[in-house]
Amino acid sequence: MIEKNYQPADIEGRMSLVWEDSRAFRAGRPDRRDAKPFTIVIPPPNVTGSLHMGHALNNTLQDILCRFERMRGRDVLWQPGTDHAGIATQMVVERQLMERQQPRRRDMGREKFLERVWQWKEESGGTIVNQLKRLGASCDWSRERFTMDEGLSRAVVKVFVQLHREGLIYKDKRLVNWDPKLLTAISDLEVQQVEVKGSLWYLRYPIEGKSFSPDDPTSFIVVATTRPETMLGDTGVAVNPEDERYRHLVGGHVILPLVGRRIPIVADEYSDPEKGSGAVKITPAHDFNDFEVGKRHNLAQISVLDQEGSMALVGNEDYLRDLPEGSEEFARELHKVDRFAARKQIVARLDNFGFLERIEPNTHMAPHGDRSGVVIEPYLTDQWYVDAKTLAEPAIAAVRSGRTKFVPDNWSKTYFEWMENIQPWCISRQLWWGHQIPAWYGPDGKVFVAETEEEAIGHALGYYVEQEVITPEQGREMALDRNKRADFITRDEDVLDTWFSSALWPFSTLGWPDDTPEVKRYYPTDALVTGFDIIFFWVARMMMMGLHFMKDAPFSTVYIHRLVRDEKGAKMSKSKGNVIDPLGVIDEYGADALRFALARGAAQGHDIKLSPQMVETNRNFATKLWNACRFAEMNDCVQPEGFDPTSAKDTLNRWIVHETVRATREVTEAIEACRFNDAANAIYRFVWNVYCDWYLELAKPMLMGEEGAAKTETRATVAWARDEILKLLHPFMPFITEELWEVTARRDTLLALSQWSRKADAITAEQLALMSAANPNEPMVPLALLEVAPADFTDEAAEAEIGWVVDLVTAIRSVRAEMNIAPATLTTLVLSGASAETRKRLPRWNDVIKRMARLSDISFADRAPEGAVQILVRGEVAALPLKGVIDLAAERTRLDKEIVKADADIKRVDAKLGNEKFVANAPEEIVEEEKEKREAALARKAKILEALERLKNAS
RNA sequence: GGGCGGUUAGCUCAGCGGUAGAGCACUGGUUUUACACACCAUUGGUCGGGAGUUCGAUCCUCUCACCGCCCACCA
Repeated sequence: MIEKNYQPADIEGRMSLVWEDSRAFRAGRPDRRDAKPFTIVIPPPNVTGSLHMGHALNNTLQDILCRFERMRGRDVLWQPGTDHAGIATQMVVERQLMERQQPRRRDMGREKFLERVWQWKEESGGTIVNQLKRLGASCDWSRERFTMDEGLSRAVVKVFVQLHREGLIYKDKRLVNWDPKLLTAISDLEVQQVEVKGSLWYLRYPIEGKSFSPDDPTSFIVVATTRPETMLGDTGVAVNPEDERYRHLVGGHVILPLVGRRIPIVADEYSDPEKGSGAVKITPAHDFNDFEVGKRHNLAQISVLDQEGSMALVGNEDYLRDLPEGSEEFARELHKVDRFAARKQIVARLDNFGFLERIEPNTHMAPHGDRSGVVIEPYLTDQWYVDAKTLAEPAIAAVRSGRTKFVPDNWSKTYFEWMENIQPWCISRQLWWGHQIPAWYGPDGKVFVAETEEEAIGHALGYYVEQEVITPEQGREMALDRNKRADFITRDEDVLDTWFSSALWPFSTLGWPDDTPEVKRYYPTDALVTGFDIIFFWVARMMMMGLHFMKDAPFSTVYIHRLVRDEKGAKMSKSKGNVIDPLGVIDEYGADALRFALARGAAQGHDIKLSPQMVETNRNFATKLWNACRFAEMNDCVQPEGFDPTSAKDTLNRWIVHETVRATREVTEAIEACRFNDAANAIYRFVWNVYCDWYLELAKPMLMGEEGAAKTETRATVAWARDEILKLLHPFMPFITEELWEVTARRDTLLALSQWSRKADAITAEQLALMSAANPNEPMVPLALLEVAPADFTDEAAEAEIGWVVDLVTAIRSVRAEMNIAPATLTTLVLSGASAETRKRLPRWNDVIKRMARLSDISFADRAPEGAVQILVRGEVAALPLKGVIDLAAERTRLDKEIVKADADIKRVDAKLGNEKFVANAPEEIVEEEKEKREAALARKAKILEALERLKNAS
C-alpha cells in the first residue's frame, strides 16, 4: 500500500540504505558484461569540502545521464572520488593550527604536519561523499578514489618522469606568479586580475652627464609607474624607437635616483608613446614585460624583494657597495619593510630630492592570488614547467575534428582561444600537501628524475662516481645508508600543482599505469559534466594528458553547465548571506524535488536561478505523482504480465499510449542532447497535464463502472502508463520513483528500477540489506529498461477524438465560469447540427462529458434552442440552454467579442492573400494554409452570427 | 583591448522566418469519492531602441543602448 502522505525524508532515508547495500551501481555488473559501457568520471570535489549548490547541480546532471544509460542497458561506470586540493586543504589545516594555538606548520616540520593533514582528511573526508549519496548519486562507490591514493600517486610519478624524459617537463629560472602570503609559486590560472584604485607616479630620472635640476626638463627623463618601490631594481629605461621626443637619448644612460646606478636608455617597441610619459622604467626581475624587454637588451635582473614581498637589499653586497653616499643607510632601513610601506618611504625620499614630478590617480588591474587574496609578485625563481604548447596541439585537434564535443558548442571557441595561446604551465608549488616532485639533486645541483628514490640515487651515485666526485666505495656506502647521503643528495622539496593529478583522473582512477581490464573497458569515457570555471584548470589538461598517455581523448562529450544563483540572479556567497544549502533543502523538500528543480532550470547557456519556492513547486509535483499512483492503486490498476498497450481497443487507452510514447520520445531525445530542462519539463507536463488532468479524469467513469473487458483494459493501461512514467522520471527523481515502483508494480517478475529485485510487499529494506550482506554473490537481475515498447506507435484518430472531448469540456467549463453558474447547478447540453462523426462519438463519452462539464443530459438537435449559450467546438455548435439563467445582454457582448476576433482574423488573412507578392512568392503550402484559415474564420463568423440571430429571437 | 552570452507576460524561461508559448505568481470560483502540496476558469506581451534583407521578422543582417561573464603584460 502506498502511504497516504508523501514524505520524502522517510523514503530517501530508506532508499539510501537499499542502494548502499545493493550493487546496482557497480560497473561490470554480471548482467551487463556484454553491454556497451558508459563512463563518466566525477569532477572530484575537495576531500575535505562539503556539498554546495554547484555540486548538487553538477552531480544531479551526471546522475541523470548515468541512471538513464543504465536503464537503457549500458554498463555504466560513474567513477567517484575526491581531490586532495593542495593549497586549499593545506590552508584549512594551517588555519586550524592557528585557531587552536598549536605549533605552526614550519615549527612542526614536514612529517608531523603531513600527519596532521592526513588526520584531517580521515576526519572530514567522508562528509562530501555521504552528502552526494543523499543527493542520490548513483556512483560506483566501491571504486572510490582519492588523488593521493597509492595508485594515483604512482600514475603521477610515472607521468612526471616520462614527460621529463621527453623534454616536456623541465626546470626553468624565470618570473613566476609568486604568492607572498602563501609563499609559493602559482600558475597563471590561479591569478585573478582585480581592479584597484592606485596612483601613477611620474618620476624624474636624471640624464647622465647633465646637471640634474627639477626645473630643467632637459636634465632628466620622466617615467611613469604604478610600482615605484621596484625602481630600486630598475636596470633600464625604454622608449619607443619611433618616438621623436626621446630619439636623441637612445643609447645614452640615466642615473637611477637614490641608487645612483647608471642604466641605459634603450629603444623598444614595448614602450607605448601614448602611455604615461612615453618612457618606461624597466625592472626585469619584477615585471613580466620588463623581463622580456630586459632579455632583448641584455639588461641585468636585480631582485629587490624577498619571498614575503618585503624589501631585501641587505645581503646583496654588490648592490649596497654601489649605492651613493647616504643611500646605503636608507637601503638598510628599508630592509624587510613590506612592499607597500616601502613604497611610501621611497616616494617620500624621491620627492625630497626633487625626483617626483607628480602623482595621478590611476585605476588599473592588479594580479591577486585566488586563494590568498594578496597582490601577486612576479618573482624570479627556479620552478618546474610543463611544455603545454606541445601537449596542446593534439588536444586542439581532437576538438577541431569533433572527436570531443563541447555542449553547448560555443565553449569550444573559448577552449581554442586559450589552448592556442597557452603558456608554459608552472607545476611546482612550495607546499607540503601534495605529490612531492620525484627529483633529486646532487651537490652540484644536477637533477636526477626517477620513479623511485632507489633508482634516482642509483643514477646519481653512478654519475658522481664516474665523475670521480666520490669514490666507488663512498658510492656504495651512500647507496646503502640514507644518513650517509643525506647532505650529498637531496630530494626536491616541492609538490605538484593539484591540477597535475586531476589531469590524469580519467585514466588514473581506472588503474593506469597498470594494464587493468577497467582501463581497457572504460577508457575513453563518454561524457564529462562540469562548470565553465574549470575548463582551463581541468578539462584542457585532461585533454592534453589523456591524448598524450592514452592516445585518445578522455571523453567524447563535455557538457558545460552554468552557475546556480539565487532567485534574484545574484551569485550565492557567504558574505551576501544568500547561500541556499542543498542539504537544508533536501531535509525540507527532499532530494528529488531539489534535483528536479535543478534539472528543470538547467537550460543550456543559462545560469540557474533557484529559490526554495522553486524546490517547493517540484515537491508539489512529486506529491501529485504520488497521489496519482495512489489513485491507480486504489482502483486495482495492475499491469498484467505480457500486456501489450498497442493492442488496446478503447480510444482513451489508445490515446494515452500514443501520448506516452510521444512523451518518452521527447524526453529521450532531450536527454541525449543534454537538454535537461526540456527533458524535465516534458515529463512535468506529461505527468501533470496529460496523465493526471485528462487521462485519469477521463478514465474515472470506466474505472468506476461495471466490470468488463473495457474496465480490465483501462486498469491495465493506467498501470502501464504509470510504470512508463516511473521509468521516465527515474533518472530525475530516483527516490520517489523507486519507492512507487516497488510498492505498485505487482508483477511476477519484479524488476526494481535500479536495484536488486525483491518481492515488493514481502521484503523490507532492512531485510534486503541483510540478504545482500549475507549473500553477496547472488546474481543481479536486470534493471527496468527504459525502452518505449512501441517506439513508433501513433494513433491520430484517438488523438482527434480525445482532442474533441477536451475542447468540448473546456469550452463548457469556460462558459459556465463566465456565466457564474454555480458548480452544483447541472445544465443540459444540445449538440446542434452535429456531424455523423460526432453522433457516433458521443455515446462513448456521454458519461465522461457529463461528469467533467457538470451536465445532466446531452442531446442532439438540428438547431440550437432559443436563448441558449452557443459555443463553437471544432466547427460545430454546442448549446447550453440557459434561458432564464443567463444574462442575454452579457451573452450578446460575449458573442460580439467573438465576432470582433473573427473579423480581425479575416482581415489579417485577407491582407495577406490580397498581397500579390505574397501569393506569388510564398510557398504553396503556406498560401494554402492561409486560405484554409480564411475559410475557417468565415465559417466561424457565420456560426456566431447565426447564434446572435437566435439570441435576438429569444429576447 | 579581445571574446562570449543576455535583453520575450509581474518572475523564471521556451520559441528562432509564416497570426506570441509554458511554469510559477496574480485574480475569481470550488469541502467534485487520488491530490487544497489540489481542482476549475481567467487576467496579462507594439518579443530592449533604430535601420535593413524579405511577400512576411521575436526569429536573419547591421547598428545603438543596457546587463552579465571570460581572457589579456600594458607603465
